[in-house]
Amino acid sequence: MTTPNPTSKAEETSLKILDAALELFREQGFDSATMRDIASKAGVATGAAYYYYASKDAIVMAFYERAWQEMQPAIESAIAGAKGFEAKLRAMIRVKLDYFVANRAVLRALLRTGADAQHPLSPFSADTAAIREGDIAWFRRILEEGGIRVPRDLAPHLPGALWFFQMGAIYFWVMDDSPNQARAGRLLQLGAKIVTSLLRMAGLPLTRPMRKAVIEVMELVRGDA
Amino acid sequence: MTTPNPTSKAEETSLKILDAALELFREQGFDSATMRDIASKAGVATGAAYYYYASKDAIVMAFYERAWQEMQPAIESAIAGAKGFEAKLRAMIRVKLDYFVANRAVLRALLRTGADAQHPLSPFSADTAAIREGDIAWFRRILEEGGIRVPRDLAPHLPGALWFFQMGAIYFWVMDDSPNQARAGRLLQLGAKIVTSLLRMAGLPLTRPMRKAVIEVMELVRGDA
DNA sequence: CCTTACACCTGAACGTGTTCAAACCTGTCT
DNA sequence: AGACAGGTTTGAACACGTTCAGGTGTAAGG
Repeated sequence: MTTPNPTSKAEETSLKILDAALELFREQGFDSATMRDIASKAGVATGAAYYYYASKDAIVMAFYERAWQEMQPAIESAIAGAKGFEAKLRAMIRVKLDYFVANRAVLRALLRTGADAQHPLSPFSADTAAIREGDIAWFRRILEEGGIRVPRDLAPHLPGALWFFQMGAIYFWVMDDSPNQARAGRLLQLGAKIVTSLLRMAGLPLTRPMRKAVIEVMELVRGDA
Repeated sequence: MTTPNPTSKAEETSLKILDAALELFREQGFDSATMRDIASKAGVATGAAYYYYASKDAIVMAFYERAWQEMQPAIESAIAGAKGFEAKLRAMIRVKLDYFVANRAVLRALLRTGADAQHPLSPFSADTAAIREGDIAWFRRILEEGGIRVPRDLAPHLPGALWFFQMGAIYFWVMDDSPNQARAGRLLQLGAKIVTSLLRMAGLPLTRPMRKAVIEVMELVRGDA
């Protein structure tokens, strides 16, 4: 009686490990949950975990990738449901925060790599480029649909800059210990407002020299960090 | 013939360990240099290193504290020697970059803690509060002597904000792999210019709503991150 | 039915940061 | 001199992430 289940045994095992890991991470934090614990909870030997995940960090990465996939529809409807640039921006980031609310400890492990760019798990690394580009595409769309007029020279840099803003908001939210992450919530609100105001101002002739400098900074940062 | 040297034996040993560690960090990076290597190079047993330094990270911290002390006079004269706010701001940060140029690998270990605030070595932690306050005092002085008029409500937040800018610049510099860290140098130049322009603009009546929002963000961030 | 191949899994072993009970000085008091 | 105290030093031991030489099961080919 071999099960006709389409999910292969391997897939099942890798999921068992991932789920065991996430549960332990949530319960006791990333550092306290050992690979031996994880494997044991999943009912396999330690080595099995490494057969499916290259490292402890890679488990977090797998979680993040799955989460990213699952969030796509919610992002789509959040953006569509929000009127105007500022609301769309806020809505997109809100989707992520809401999704991750039970897993802040897990995300913390990802984000502590900082902006290393060498570290495979860093949001800036080559390994996370695909997911990063996917996010940036959303911001491009928000800019288009948000109905904000923006100078030609600035436009190509904006999706990346908004992604950067998003990372900052998530970072702050992950570290925020205020009840219900209220502080991070307020920061998102204010941040979105400020970003929007800045974009509106960016068109004024007076701001041209400043804009040129800011654009050069963006190019500099994109260079490798 | 006991040496009348005022440095006690303990102090000598702790220095031996610190120097051995720094040399190894520079040669092979923070991660590759093991505590056993360090102790061995210093001519002591592994445990001795832990008698003087609570952790491997703490060695880096000791280096940073010593460096900070040693830099104070250079900062003083750099600020005094530069005319105007923008130049002073740039000069102060330049002193640090120049001082750390041989030890970027060491600093990298410090900064990878990110903005954790729980982690003892983070620039945002309670353990580094003294050093942080010292830096902020410098920025307060730069603001006073730089001859920039700034709105009353914004003023108290500015030294902290400039410190934040400094940390960003150092962070980028540490991660920057461009030859001679040229990119980070350019970023510092542009960043200082942008900051200065923003401060000049901050007085304009038109920017009042934006300023209020920015101030609230600063208060939010200072809250715990 | 046996052989082969290979995906899957095992658990001992390695190198790491860190801890700690015990040993070793070195100066002081009796 | 001997005993004591306490700062300093030792090196084995621990727990962790990770590796790896091998074991196990299963499906295909003969």
